[in-house]
Amino acid sequence: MQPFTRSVIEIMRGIPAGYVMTYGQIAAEAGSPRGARQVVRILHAMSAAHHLPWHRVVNAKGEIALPDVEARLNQQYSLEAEGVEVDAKGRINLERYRYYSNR
DNA sequence: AATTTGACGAAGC
DNA sequence: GGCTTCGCCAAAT
Repeated sequence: MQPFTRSVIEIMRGIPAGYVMTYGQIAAEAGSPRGARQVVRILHAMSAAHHLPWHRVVNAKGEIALPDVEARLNQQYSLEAEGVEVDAKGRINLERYRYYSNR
């Protein structure tokens, strides 16, 4: 496994309930500032196998990025169950819920 | 080896 | 705020 991939997994595991991180943020902290899309790929490949809280990952605008409507709702409910407010359009207040793993 | 593919992101209109 | 264009990069084809 590549160091980048391992870092991404560790960072994701470190996101506490009630917070979210963005793809770009995770990629940057994992050492690849422009590797947001790789984070997506890793999620697809590893989320189940590593018990990753993929629902705590949103895009840079703070919205649920899933293309599939039903999957979006699942993610939304998961987040709300942890205390994250999600509006009808699947948007989240990043100012309030973004998690910074290094500060 | 070359090309395509994304649950992305920043910038410009 | 919505839409387009361009840059990104590893994995799959």
